[in-house]
Amino acid sequence: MELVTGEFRNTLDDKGRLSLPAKLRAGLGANVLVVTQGVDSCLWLFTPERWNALSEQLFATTSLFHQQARIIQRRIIAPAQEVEIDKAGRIAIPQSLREFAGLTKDCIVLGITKRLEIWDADAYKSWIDSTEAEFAAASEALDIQNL
Amino acid sequence: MELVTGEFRNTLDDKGRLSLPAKLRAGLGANVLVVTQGVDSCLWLFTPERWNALSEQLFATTSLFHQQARIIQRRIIAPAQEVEIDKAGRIAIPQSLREFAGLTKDCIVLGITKRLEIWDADAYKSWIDSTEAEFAAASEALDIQNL
DNA sequence: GAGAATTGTGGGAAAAAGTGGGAAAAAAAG
DNA sequence: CTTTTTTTCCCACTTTTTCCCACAATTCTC
Repeated sequence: MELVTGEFRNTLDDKGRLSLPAKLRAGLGANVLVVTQGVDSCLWLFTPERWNALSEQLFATTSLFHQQARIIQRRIIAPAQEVEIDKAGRIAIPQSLREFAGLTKDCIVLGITKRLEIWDADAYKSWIDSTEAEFAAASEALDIQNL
Repeated sequence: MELVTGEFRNTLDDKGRLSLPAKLRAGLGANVLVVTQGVDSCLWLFTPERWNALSEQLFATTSLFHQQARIIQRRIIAPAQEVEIDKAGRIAIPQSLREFAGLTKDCIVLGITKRLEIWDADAYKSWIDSTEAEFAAASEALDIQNL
């Protein structure tokens, strides 16, 4: 698979559509994506295959009668929706997800190899700033050799 | 099977009807559902097949001479009722269940792959807020690699 | 740098979905 | 047995979504 990475600034139009940069689209090999709530205030987008793998893993280890399972199910699985990439390379982001991520016109699209993320531009900037110190610690803790 | 997920805000009309979003209906493959009390203050909806599977499992693993079993039976199995999806894609929610879930006009419908949930909008927001910390812990504990 | 191709943006029109309410049927009350 | 209330069914209207096309902007090629 091609490299699906990059950080792009894009605008959400009046109909709630966001165009995915051609550079990202090229590497996806799918014209349908699954969007859901991310763990931070962003949206996560997966190819259907990756989404199925993820949601199956989540269900396989959880029961509807356990509180923790229901939390994960409601917070990660329930908000998921399929979106189609139209002929112009755009996706229509469902309203509930737009609200969740606090998307305004000004958005950031991130390609992170195995998923895409959509952020409100301001929210992303704040998040990056607020995790500055943690980033320093996290990178210090990595133990990756030969690179 | 199609993706039966999504989070939708809908209104209960004056006749107690709630329309199920087309996106959810498409994946159900049934025009009859079984509604019952959920474990939190929400309603659970299953297709008849899934409901049968669930209630059989509940009976198979419990005895009527055990207090806990009777609790489950009365709390989950007894309140269950069949509802039909009308031509406009709506279901009429029985009053006793509406009361149980504290439904006002403003409702949330969740698709969680194997079941639907119906919440009062405010109640759902409260639940999400009150489980924030638990969600952070639960997701941190997930060990899903390569995604 | 000019032309060509690709990419991005906006908006109109058609289709689908959602909403409300009236009328018929059924149930309950007198 | 008649009247009233509730429920169910259906239709018409409104809103939303989807699909498509035209144009603008950017990038690529020569």
